[in-house]
Amino acid sequence: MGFLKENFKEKVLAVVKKIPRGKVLSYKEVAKLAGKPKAFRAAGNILNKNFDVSVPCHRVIRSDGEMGGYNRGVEKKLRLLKKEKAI
DNA sequence: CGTATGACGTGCA
DNA sequence: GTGCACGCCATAC
Repeated sequence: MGFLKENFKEKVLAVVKKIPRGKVLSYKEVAKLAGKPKAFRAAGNILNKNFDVSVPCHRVIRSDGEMGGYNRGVEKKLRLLKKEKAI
């Protein structure tokens, strides 16, 4: 059981999984909750490679309020946020 | 093991 | 308000 090596990746995914519908968090917030407030860049990188549909990574946006990006298309991200009334 | 990458953030012109 | 450059950290190759 390696849960101590990739803790950050798993933690980030876990945090994103915990994001309630209709709410959005910034990469900085996610990284902070993951235990590394300065790893917001790595957090985004992990989400980028994460293809797990169980992870509502579309609920993670920039601190500036921008959409940022989405592995499935920014349009899809914007659409999901609008459907969830998160925006 | 070292290099390159990236869905970021902040500061400055 | 806009654009550019630097920094910063984990992951992938």
